[in-house]
Amino acid sequence: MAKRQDTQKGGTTVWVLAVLADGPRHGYALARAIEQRSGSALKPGEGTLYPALRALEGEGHISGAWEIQPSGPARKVYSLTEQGRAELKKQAQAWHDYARAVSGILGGQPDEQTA
Amino acid sequence: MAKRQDTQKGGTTVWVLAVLADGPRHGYALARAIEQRSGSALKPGEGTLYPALRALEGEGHISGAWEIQPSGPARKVYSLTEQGRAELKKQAQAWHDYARAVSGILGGQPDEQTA
DNA sequence: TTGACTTACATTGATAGTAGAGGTATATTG
DNA sequence: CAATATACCTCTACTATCAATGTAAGTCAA
Repeated sequence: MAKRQDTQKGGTTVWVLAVLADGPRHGYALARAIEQRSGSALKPGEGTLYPALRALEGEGHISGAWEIQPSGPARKVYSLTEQGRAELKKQAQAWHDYARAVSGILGGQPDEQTA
Repeated sequence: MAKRQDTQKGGTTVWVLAVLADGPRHGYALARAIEQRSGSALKPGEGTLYPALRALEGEGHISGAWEIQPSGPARKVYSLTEQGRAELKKQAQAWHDYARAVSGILGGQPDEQTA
């Protein structure tokens, strides 16, 4: 994709925002939540997810906080900001419009030649 | 996207195949058909469409034939091959699976912490 | 205690789809 | 003659994604 942030086609960023809408999560948990909720159809790689998280944080849509646990590696837990909630709404709408448009073409009804 | 051809996310190629399923068309007409059928939501640029057509032709999914008309520039009219019809079916199915997965995430139901 | 596996973060390089701008050429209309 | 529409094509830049690799800690079994 060569778009910036306007009509993003439903990529990793929306999925992240959507999952975070149900509560804070760290990157690794986020990846597995996306995978589980999509029935293993959607699984962004680490090289996709972590840069996306940093971008979303830089844009103020999510905010991350390091959490040191007694056992195991430290994690960065992300929460959806208010700005991010608005962005989610916008992008979810954009996705639905896009999906409807594509479905309209795929289930296209025959028409006569334009030639 | 960095995928090759398996779970392609519903890009230009599927739209082309879908429109061609209703009859042969040349590139320019194809572009406008896609735009019209999607209610102007989908409009692949020329730098997207023409390379896609050449790729599809190279893969044997569509076949193009030059048509010289008495008036106006020559056009290359593309038809869907049998192989292309099978590919359309496959990609349309992949799109629906993908769209369902994304919608599932966007309309996600809250669940408890995995932490 | 060695090895394998899991959690958890991050970066790097390659690749593919797309937009955008430019280029060629013919025909119509003002 | 200039502008607009048709109709094709190509090149560059950008971005998202994948795949691989790296770091580091923890667990568990042989």
